[in-house]
Amino acid sequence: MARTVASSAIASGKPEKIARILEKEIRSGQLAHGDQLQSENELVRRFSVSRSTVRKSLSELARRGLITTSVGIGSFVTFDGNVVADEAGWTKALEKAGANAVTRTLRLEIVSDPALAEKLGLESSEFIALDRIRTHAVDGHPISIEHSRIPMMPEIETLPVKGLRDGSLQATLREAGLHPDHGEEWIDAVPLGAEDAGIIGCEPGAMFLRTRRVIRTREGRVMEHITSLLNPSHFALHREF
Amino acid sequence: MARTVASSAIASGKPEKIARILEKEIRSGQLAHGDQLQSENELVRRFSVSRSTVRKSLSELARRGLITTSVGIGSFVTFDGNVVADEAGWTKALEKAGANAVTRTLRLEIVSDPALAEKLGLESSEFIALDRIRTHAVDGHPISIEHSRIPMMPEIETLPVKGLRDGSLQATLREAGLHPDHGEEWIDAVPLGAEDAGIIGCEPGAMFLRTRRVIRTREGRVMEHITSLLNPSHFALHREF
DNA sequence: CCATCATACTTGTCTGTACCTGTACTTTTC
DNA sequence: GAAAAGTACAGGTACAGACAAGTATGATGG
Repeated sequence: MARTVASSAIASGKPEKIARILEKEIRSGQLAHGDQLQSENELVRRFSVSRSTVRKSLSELARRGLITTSVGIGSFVTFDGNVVADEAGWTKALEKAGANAVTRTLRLEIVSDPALAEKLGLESSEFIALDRIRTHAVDGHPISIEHSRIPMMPEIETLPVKGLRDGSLQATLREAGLHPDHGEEWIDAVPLGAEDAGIIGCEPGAMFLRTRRVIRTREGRVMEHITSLLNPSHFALHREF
Repeated sequence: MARTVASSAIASGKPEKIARILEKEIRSGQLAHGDQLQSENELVRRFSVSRSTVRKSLSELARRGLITTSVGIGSFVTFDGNVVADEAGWTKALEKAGANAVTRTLRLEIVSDPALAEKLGLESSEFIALDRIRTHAVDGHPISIEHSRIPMMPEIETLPVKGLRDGSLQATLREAGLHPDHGEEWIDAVPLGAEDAGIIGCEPGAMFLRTRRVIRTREGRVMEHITSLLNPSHFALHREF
């Protein structure tokens, strides 16, 4: 039952050495986001090592979130220098009030939402629901409320039990081998519903900025659906193009 | 005898990539409802892939309900942006580029705006000001109001005299050799000021979506600064990434 | 005018080949 | 004994080609 401790050890063998070379090529941009790596057999010839060694290197790179590999096709760079879809999404949410916000998790559980599944074209209607609210640290003013829905899949079924890794949903999903790649976003302004208003402590009908994002993996699989309600007196969205 | 059951799930790679390109063309309206897609062989040539790959892409699009294909004839778009959007509740009646809207020019003249020049880091504070308002063609509901400011430069000094080319500012600027390349955008929600409220015929204080864009040429020169106020009951902003 | 035919398209289905990753196992090396 | 190398096979992906079957069109002949 020793399990050889996964691989967290530094271990300075050949696999690690090769992984470091490839990692350098990726981080330096020599291998750009979306590029296909050489096939395992090509890497075997390039480094004059066995295929099992190459595979260890690649699996290490995958663990670090730099690449994903698809059977029958190859490995692809999933690392983007300027993190595309990080926590705030591609649009930086500029907090006018400064960084004095506290985040509170309202719930983290498995829910069934057939309507959303239908909209996203999913077969299963099971999601992991993560609702969070952010308030001003000092005066407690509501800043934003965020509903995150992650389609249920085997890799993350323990999420509601184990909780988030480092408090970050993105880190947790990356751990599970899910890398955001592309998506869509809608932005509009809507009056606050009764439920959300109650949660956030505003009067119903107050206009809030709403962003809805669908984030997909490189394979086109829906990875996350996020609805954010942003207090317009605290938030502006910003993007460069 | 496994037979792999037709189309379990597209992994990743060419079929998905091509499906995404076509899906984008469909969702953007470039391929409208009822349009016929290119034949499979044309797509083979267009994307330089084999026919089986093209067919996987098409079957994936069919699975998503975007197209249907008839043997001996071809594939047709069955996705109607409006209908689906409404049914799915994604967007409220999205005003599609000029669909049922009339645009009225409020003013087109040369103005001086030192504050704006300061913000944009320009030496001259002279701008061409183009203010336009859009209303619903049928019921006259206000849709949006748009303040455009173009830094004064020799190429366009006759603009206020000659007017717009084909009624399009973009076409006019392109005519003058100015091509938009990159920029920044801020999005927030603000209460309508008294002046704009008067123009647009709403009560002051009504919350509107506001977008502010700075568009630059490839050389980094500021080409245009636009402030748009969008009626949130008519507009949602959409973006793919 | 009308029916029929040939032709040129379309999609549907099937083969075979080449290459890819996934996995299990044995052998060699240090 | 652990790490690496080597071997073998299974399963997935994509390409290329061939053929069948459905559809539209125009030419032909009555």
